[in-house]
Amino acid sequence: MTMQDSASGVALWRQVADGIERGIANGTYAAGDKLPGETEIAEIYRVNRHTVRRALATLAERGFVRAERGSGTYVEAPRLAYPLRSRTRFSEIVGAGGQEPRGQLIDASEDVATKELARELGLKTGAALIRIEALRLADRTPICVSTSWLAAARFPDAGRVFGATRSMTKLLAHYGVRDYRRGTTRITAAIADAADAARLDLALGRPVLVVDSTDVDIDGKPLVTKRSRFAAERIEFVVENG
Amino acid sequence: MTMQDSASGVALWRQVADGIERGIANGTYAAGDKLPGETEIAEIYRVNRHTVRRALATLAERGFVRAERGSGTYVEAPRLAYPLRSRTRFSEIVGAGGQEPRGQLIDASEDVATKELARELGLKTGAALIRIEALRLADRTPICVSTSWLAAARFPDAGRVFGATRSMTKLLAHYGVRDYRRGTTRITAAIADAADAARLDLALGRPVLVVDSTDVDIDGKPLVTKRSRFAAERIEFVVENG
DNA sequence: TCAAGTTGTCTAGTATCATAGACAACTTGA
DNA sequence: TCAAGTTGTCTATGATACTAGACAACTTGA
Repeated sequence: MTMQDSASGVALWRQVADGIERGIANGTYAAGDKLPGETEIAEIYRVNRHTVRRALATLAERGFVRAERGSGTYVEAPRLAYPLRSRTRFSEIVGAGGQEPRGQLIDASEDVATKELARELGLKTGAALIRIEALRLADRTPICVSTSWLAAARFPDAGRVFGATRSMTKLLAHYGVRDYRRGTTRITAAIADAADAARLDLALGRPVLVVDSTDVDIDGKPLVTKRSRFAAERIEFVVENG
Repeated sequence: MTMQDSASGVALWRQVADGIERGIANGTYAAGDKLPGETEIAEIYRVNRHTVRRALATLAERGFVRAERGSGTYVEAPRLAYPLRSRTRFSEIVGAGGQEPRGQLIDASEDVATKELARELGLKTGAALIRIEALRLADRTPICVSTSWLAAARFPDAGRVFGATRSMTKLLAHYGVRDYRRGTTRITAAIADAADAARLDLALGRPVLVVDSTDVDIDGKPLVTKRSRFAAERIEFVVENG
């Protein structure tokens, strides 16, 4: 079988890698387990052993497995649970998992509100906004890239403040916002674009969870609206219903 | 640039197709809009025009765009919003969108509880279960494939009942369950496996939203636990926080 | 009517994906 | 010590993805 046969645009070795990764994600292969031998995997997927080796090579590079010559290939890593609550704070979630939360400013610039952004923020189309592009990590693992928009009128200089505090919570506090909560959240999945893939240290073609959300103050007035892209292979959202 | 250069295992034409599809999903190109010409797209992505044509061909086949000779290529379709509430009923959500909800039994069989399934359902590991594999559609568009597990002791013959009623709500009602609601929901994204891709009419390598959920009765006792895979390109989840 | 811009189709050449087979290097357990 | 099983590396070959250039067929607006 060749790539053309499937007409999927996804190389065979990549399909094998995805299959094994799925097995790791859903617990078929747990951390520390030994994978089947390369010849056996080749039989399972009905591909050549070289194709399997290419798949395992990329999984090893991404830290999912570790090959030991003469012995076998072993599973390395797990996933981070990410609750979606009304009070969602990245630092608290990651900290609870025993990891060190880190934020990093990628870029801050001025922008004008599109119709959609204006509606979310309760402004007029064309209103001045500040756009903040940020990367969030747990220890040294990139978790998500997010683009946030705030009204320039209410949060002047927000970019610099975020750069200094590296935290949206602290940024809002700086402007006198003592508490805030999540409004509605929209979730879908997509393939990471080149820029996000690079920042999240993802291979091209990997899925991201795309989350559009708006944070509001205690009176329900919108503060900031965001589009975040999470590395799906490292994250699992948990929705707790009341 | 070739596929090998990027070492992503994703063909160039596929990356272009994903890029254009992303543009359609996020509103850069709205329904009815004319896409840039093939030569222009080729310049944007720095690929050959033939590569762009291949990308557009697959988008056309999937119904996202329509090419008109001599004139241009035009955008066709949108996305279905899928609310995640405590009372989630597929039929109501789809029906509200003006589309006809349909269910289809793929397979029903007996199974034994793994440790995880047993915990979700409040049973002992190894308990007898009934596994129902089902496909859900809106009009004729496949939306999700789901695997449901129920305790065989409480819901004997559940497979046959689902086959007849084609509805989980009606199945539960048949066993005397008058109302039920969502327990916790876990969401992540992955690449569709071959079987799911076929059933959802997705190209290989396309992302799916994977939702693990358990429905409980009004007393909070677990009834059924499910793993559903939604075609990410057709769905957007909406989380409404209280 | 005509020019510019569009999609559709053809012919080639090159890079590389995938297969195939062989053997080396190493680990493990009998 | 040895046999079986594992990963690592090499050579070779066919299929095809991608590039390149040319021209046909058609639409649109001046």
